[in-house]
Parts: sequence; structure tokens; C-alpha cells
Amino acid sequence: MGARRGLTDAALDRASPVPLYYQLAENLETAIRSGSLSSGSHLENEIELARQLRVSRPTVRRAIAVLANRGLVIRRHGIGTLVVPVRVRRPVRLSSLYDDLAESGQAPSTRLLAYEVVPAPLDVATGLQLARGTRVLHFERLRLASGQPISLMRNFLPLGLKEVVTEEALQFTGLYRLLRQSGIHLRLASQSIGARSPQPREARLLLIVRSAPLLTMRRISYDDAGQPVEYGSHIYPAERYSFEMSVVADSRT
Amino acid sequence: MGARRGLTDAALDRASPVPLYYQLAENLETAIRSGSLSSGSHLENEIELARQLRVSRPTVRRAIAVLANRGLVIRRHGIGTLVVPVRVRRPVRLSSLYDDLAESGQAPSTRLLAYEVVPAPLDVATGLQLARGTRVLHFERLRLASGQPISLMRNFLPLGLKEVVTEEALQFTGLYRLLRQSGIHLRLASQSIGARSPQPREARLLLIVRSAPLLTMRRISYDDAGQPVEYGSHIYPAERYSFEMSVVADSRT
DNA sequence: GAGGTCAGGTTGTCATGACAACTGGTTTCT
DNA sequence: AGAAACCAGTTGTCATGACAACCTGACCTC
Repeated sequence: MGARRGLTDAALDRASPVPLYYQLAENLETAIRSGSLSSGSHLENEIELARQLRVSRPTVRRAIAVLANRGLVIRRHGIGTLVVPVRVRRPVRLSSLYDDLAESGQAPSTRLLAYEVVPAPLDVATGLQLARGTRVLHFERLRLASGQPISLMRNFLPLGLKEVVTEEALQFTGLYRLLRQSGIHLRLASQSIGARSPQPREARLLLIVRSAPLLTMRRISYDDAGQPVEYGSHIYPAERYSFEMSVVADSRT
Repeated sequence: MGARRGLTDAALDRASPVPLYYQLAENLETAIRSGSLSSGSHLENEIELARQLRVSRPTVRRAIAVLANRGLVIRRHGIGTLVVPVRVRRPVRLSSLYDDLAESGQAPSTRLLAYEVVPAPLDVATGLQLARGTRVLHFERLRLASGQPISLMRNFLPLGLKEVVTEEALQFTGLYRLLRQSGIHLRLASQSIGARSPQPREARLLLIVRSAPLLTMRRISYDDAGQPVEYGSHIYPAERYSFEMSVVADSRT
């Protein structure tokens, strides 16, 4: 042997606080995305993989389950585990527009149009599970990509986050990144995507004509503890933006 | 004791081909949705749950993992597992419009506007991984909910599925249900959601004015084996439809 | 009274072992 | 030659056991 490598290169670190199964999942994902595990090919079988890496089979299975959930591999009973054919896949992951743009090299920037404390409108109060009229932090941002307006974003947050999400910080980075840096991990979000026509002010800010349709997205995000963290109401010019996502069905049966 | 029931009511069937963890997950989901596990409350702890149900702790954990993936519960290290506050949550699940409507009691019906074999347009051929110009099955349907047009759907399928997806069957049931009944399990889909203005014919069919925006969805679905099964290009009147979804972040870090 | 410390309870991780179920190819039988 | 039976290889399910990491609340100390 000796050609039998490929994965064992990035060894697992048992001293690390990162779980073994997760280290392995990341190694495998790197291998897939880099192409060293060509698309359509079989993964080494679980038992062999476990033997080579000196871990137990459940650990290997759990790592592969992570990849399967992300839609990177497909498991087939009696056959093996295959790498999904290459495809542009934006994961269903809770993504941040700012980070997405940055990743695709679009040079995002932000114009902060409003930053204030207001009584929560009814739908916001309901979404954030606050009493009607509770004071909340509200701000409005115009997001530009490569200098072109791509989204007008209104957000409402519980007042307690005012120290974390400051007026200054919002000018230079994305909301989600700010929250993450403060140790707030968004775990769950429910969102609704629709379309409508722009109001005059919206058309003016987004540099579109009034007959051009808008994409709308309303999102409520919850943290680790299930507490509502953010109510967002965003609009996008449909001619310049669309939502890309991949959806993975449950595995069972 | 004696009040300590609630879950043990729907017992697990070890003779069933349905895995124990999945039976348990469904029992728990039923309990949550029916309200017998009130929102925000703690689940019984894993060890106790395992003891009561006479299964091992990994089995319990796996069942809870299914629910966590669906966004129904949140696990907190050192605390316990909590039921997520009630909320209308349409899962990101690969859902069928037909089934969704039926579930919400909307009485879906279908008008089949076209059913034919045509050479695949370029984008369709690319999406289905076929040579350009390969003949494919194409059909167009107008979906009505409670008698009102709610979607105009164009689909392209590999010709081999013509026997499964017949002209007659399409009139009375949804595409996904047809495929599932034939043993084709959709596992993965990549989709894109956008918006645009309707063309005259589209406005006429959907009973909207030309200035009313449309939601558009393009979707390519893949089966268990990673083979493309369906290319769909659908439009919806924005005033009558929106996409609801919940998104769950990976658990780790 | 304020703060730190500790214990109990909970989920998170990992190992080992066993058997079932499925797939695809090969062999055998008719 | 064709169909049925078998077999090797793989993933799927489940049990048991052990320890680590984490959170909360109670207790103790200062």
C-alpha cells in the first residue's frame, strides 16, 4: 500500500477540544471541495476508515452524517457513500448577506440610514415575544455590492443588544458577524420570502424604476436558548438578487 | 408516579420495520404538535426516557436529533432539551406544493395545459445533465387552491419517467407524490427563488394584472443516487403566495 | 451581603460489539 | 440460456458502558 492515503494526511488531534467526528467531517469536506475526493467516487468504507484513523465506527458514521446533511455526500445502503457531483451549492445554512458577498468577492459596503430606539410595532413585538410597545432597537441599512445597491434592510432587536450592535460597528461590518463576535450564536430562523412592488422611497434608494418588482424577506432569528434575537424585514431588487439554496430531505427509512 | 406518562402511551413496536428511533421521533413530534408537550417545557431527560421506553440512550439521542434538525426542540448542554416555542414552521423539507396545500385544507386541483416530448432547452439539458437537444418530457400545469390560481408550473423530466408520470395521473395528484409512489425518493434539490413581472399569457392564466409581481422558483431535484430527476420552473402570484421556511444552523460551535 | 466553591444533574463524546437489511455480482440449477 | 439461489461487502440499527463538559442552585467563606 502507500497509495492508500488521502485522508490520513490531515490527522486527527485527540487533544483538541473540537470533537473527533467534527474534525473528521471538516477534513472530508476539505478533501471533497478541493477535489482530492473526486465527485461521484466512493468514500472508503466506514470500517476501513475507522481502522485507518484509529477511531470507532460510530465516530466515522457521525462525521459522514454531517456531510450528508450538508448535501455533500449520499449514502446508499448496501453500496457505500458517494461524493455528490460537483454543483454550486449554497447551503441552507443561516447565512449572512454580508459574509456571502464578501466570500464571492463583491466588496460589500453599508450606508446606515437610521439607528434609533422606538416602541415595537405590533408584528415586531409579536415576533420578538415582547409586550406590545416595548422599546426596541431599530435600524435601517442600505447594502451595496460593488457600489450598487442590492438590499434595503430594516432590523429590530431587543434593547439589551444596543451595546453589542453599536451605530459605529454597523457601518463597517454585518449584523450577524457582530452578534457572533459577542458570543451570540444564532441557531434557528423562520423566514418568509415574497415579492411586491416598491414604494417611491424604496425605488429611489435602490435605484430601480417603480414597476420593477422587489423580493422581500422577513426573518426572525433565535439563539441557542431559543430566545428571539432579531426581527428583519429586507427588500432586494429582483433584477439584481435571488435566493439560492439547496434542500436536503430527511434520510430515514 | 402515575402522572409520569404522556409518551409511553404510544408504545414502540419492535416488530415494525420502522426504526425505533424514528418511531420515537414521530411520537415526540406528535406530542409536541398536539400540545401535550407544552412549548418551552423540558423534555424528560435522556436517561430517564431511555429507561421508561426500554431502549438505549443512543436511540433516544438519535430520535431527539431528528427533532432538533427539524427545529422543534433545542438541546442545551447541561440544561436539558426544550420544546421550541410554538410557531408556524414550514420545514425546509423538500415539500410538494400539492401536499402542502392538501395538508392545510386548501383543496388543490390541477389543470394540465401541456404534456409533450420536446428537445431539452439548453438550461434544462444542463440541469438534468443531458446532452443538448436530448428529448425530454415536458408538461405545464396550472395549480388551483380553493378554485383560485396559485401557481403556473413548467417541468422537464428525463424521458424514462414518461411511464411513471402519465398524462392522466398528473390531473389528479402532485408530481412528487407520483414519483414517491414509484419508489423514486428525492433526496436533494437546489433551488433559486426570485421575482419578475408577468408576461401577458401568465397574467391571464393566473388572473392578475400585468403590474402585479410574480415569485419565481427554479428547482432541480436529485434522487437517492444523485441522479437529476426533475427540472422545474414555477411562478406564483406574489399577492397570493410566499415561501415560508425555517432554517436550522449546524449544532457544532 | 457578595462572592466563590462545590455537588448534582444533564447533555456531549467516544469505544466496542453484534446483528439486520440491502445491493450487486456470481454461481448453480433447471 | 435463463432464472433462481447464494454470497461477499456495505450501510443501518441498537445495546452497553464510560467519562467529559457544562449549567444551575445551594452552600460556604469572607
